[in-house]
Amino acid sequence: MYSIGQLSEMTNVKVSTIRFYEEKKLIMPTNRSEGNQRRYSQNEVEKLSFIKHARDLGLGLESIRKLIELNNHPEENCRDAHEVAETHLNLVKEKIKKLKKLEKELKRIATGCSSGVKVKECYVIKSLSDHKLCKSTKH
Amino acid sequence: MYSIGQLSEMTNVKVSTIRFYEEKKLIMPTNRSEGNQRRYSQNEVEKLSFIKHARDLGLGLESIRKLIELNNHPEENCRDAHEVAETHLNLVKEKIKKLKKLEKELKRIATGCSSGVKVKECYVIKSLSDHKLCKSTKH
DNA sequence: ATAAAACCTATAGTTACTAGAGGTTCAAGC
DNA sequence: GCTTGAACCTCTAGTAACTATAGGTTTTAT
Repeated sequence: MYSIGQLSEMTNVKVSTIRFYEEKKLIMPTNRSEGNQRRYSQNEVEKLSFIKHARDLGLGLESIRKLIELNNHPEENCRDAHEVAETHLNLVKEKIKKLKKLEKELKRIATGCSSGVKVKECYVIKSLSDHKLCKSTKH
Repeated sequence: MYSIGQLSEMTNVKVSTIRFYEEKKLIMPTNRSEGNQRRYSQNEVEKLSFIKHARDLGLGLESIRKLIELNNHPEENCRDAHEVAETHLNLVKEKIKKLKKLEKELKRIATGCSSGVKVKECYVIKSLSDHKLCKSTKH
């Protein structure tokens, strides 16, 4: 049996975050001590690691809840789990695309202006003020 | 003079967001109508476009506030504006790097599993449960 | 003059936490 | 067995950047 602090250390999830997940009904302690402190078993260590890993991959708590739910029905088809992963993959791909565009424009903006110039001629400010200067941005 | 709804249409910023920005002291209406409705001038149209554009580039409101502040001192050196852009560019680059790693792992996870498999053998679930299966994730 | 559309303020909800206040329990040392 | 300090408890509020709702007022067009 582990205390919340031990669980926190083992999983690299902050104590307050663990309590937050409990509130959101993602993990419950196996039981409580006489003095009402949370006590976790190995089972919870694994579950929280699962959650942590999925969060690191950027999955939202709702998706994670879904996956946990699926995991509770091991005899069913894993189509849904696959779909969660796929959907998220597509989101990530989209994000990368967008960020690359931004990178391009920011580069243009940042390199178009060097220190020594007065603000009134500053390319950074100009670019942001005037959408017409902007080449690649179709958000 | 434009109403808040007109300003909203011209800039593609939602009415409630404009009011939110006002609360955050980013834009104020030039004045109010007799019945207390906001009235904006061309000046505000430009300012809000500036904000919108910067937001689209992913800049936070604090950075934007800084740029607006700089813009009010046109005689000063634009070093600070340049720095805001540079800093943000680096953030974006970092994000792209991270997302690419995630993309890689998600791809592996998603393709490792095809429908027809039972959840108990599902690679998606397995990968998330077991960090050892994970090749590339150093967050 | 009326009625609908647009506006007003104020409050609460969203996501995923994090931080603090104020109080209780646990574990270790003496 | 007692004390002390670390770790724990609950509850509330704050973070970013909005969005949405309720309940009421003004504007505008007919």
